[in-house]
Amino acid sequence: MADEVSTPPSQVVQTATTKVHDVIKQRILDGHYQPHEYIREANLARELEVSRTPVREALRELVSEGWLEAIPHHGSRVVAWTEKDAREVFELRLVLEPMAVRLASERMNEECLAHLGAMATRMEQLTERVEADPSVRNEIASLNHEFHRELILASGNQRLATMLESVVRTSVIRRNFGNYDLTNLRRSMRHHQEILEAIRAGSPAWAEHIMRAHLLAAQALHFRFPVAPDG
Amino acid sequence: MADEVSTPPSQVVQTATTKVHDVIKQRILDGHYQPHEYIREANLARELEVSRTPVREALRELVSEGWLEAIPHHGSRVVAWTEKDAREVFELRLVLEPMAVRLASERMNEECLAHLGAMATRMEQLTERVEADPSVRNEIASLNHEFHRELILASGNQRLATMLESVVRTSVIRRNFGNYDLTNLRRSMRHHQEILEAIRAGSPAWAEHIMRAHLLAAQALHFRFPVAPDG
DNA sequence: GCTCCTGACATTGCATGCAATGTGGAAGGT
DNA sequence: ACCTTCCACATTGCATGCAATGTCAGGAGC
Repeated sequence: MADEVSTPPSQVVQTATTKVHDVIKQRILDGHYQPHEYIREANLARELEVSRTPVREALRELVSEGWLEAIPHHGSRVVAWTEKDAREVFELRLVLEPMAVRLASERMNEECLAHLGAMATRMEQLTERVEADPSVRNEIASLNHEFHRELILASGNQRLATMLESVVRTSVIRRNFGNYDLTNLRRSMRHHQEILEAIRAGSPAWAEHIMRAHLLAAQALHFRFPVAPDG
Repeated sequence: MADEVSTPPSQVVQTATTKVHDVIKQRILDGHYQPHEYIREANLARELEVSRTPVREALRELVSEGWLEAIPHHGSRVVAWTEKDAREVFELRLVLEPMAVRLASERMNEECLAHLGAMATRMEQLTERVEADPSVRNEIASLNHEFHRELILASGNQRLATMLESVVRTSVIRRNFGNYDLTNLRRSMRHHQEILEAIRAGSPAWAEHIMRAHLLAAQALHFRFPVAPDG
């Protein structure tokens, strides 16, 4: 009855369910699905040319991950973000990301540090081109996301990484560096470099507090330009 | 295509999927399912007299929540806990629970505080009966869990509560106050009372630091009596 | 005796049909 | 005009059958 396994393969295969899962998540991120919009099983099944079963399973997973909310016998819809949600996310990031940086600074290796440094430098260079070509903001936002992500992974705490992933990714939908003027953008980039300096200097406390300042600066800007009331 | 809804009922109904979900979770908690044991869809469906569909959906949800791990085309099995998992959970609790207490102390109302006080007092009374009747340890453990849970909910941060729920509940499986001698048990109970005193005194910092000490004491005991190597 | 191949078995992945449930609107009464 | 009742429709919830895939034992070849 209780069978053990020899080797858990855990290889990455693309089943219909995972495909549907990724499609829905992408559509939420790029705004194809609006907040509070219902996602109907039959519609999506027809469109993606699969049966309702993998669609149902993907929807269940997305509900568990916090992307959708399910109302029994009525359907699953995209969650809408309120100011309370924004406050909760900031409170959590303000505690979890400094923690991640502190742990990372104790466990960092040279290779990872070099990669992070390259990203930070690239972002600084791009920042000086923002006024000439506003489209580089997207590239900066993408690099910024990757920078934070890699820093968190370097903490060596897988649960922490998973939590922050779900917390952060949902908060950056359609909200990148659009509000940052050049002064704030430059400061943000300097923070990245200073975090790495603190790690190189072997000072977890320095790294932790710069990260906290980095987030508080972002928070101040956020509440200066609040989101439109979605729900 | 994009339909809005008037009132999201969100009422609690007991579908077959939720029933299976709860049964599996309970069986993991009480040890009926061993770590690394595979849960077969067909077996459970026969036993609970439902079809494989709700079983499959429940398994998917439990995988997303971290109770099970899925190997494609091979099945879902109970996660096994290593010392690395224990370290990760302690690191997270050590940051999240003090945060929760700090927030709770800023938003606490009288009714909740009274209820917490009653639980803390009850636990202290039970502690003095442990030597005469060891079975009260279970009741203390249960009250302790409820105490922490209510304190966390009082933080007013729903995401924080959800995260801590998933982090803490998985770590207390078959590991309650069995290792605590009377001295440590008494100290633990005094910590509870002191947390409430700090909240009443209007000192979030005091509350936060006592909670941290409370967890570090528990951590010291844990690594004094490590778990058997499960996996 | 050891290795590699092959085929049967067990298990999950997916499709489809029917049942259960919630919603909205039409019809009838007041 | 307004409220209530009831029925048809839309949608999800569940059951079942078949397809795809992974595992493992047994046998052929060396």
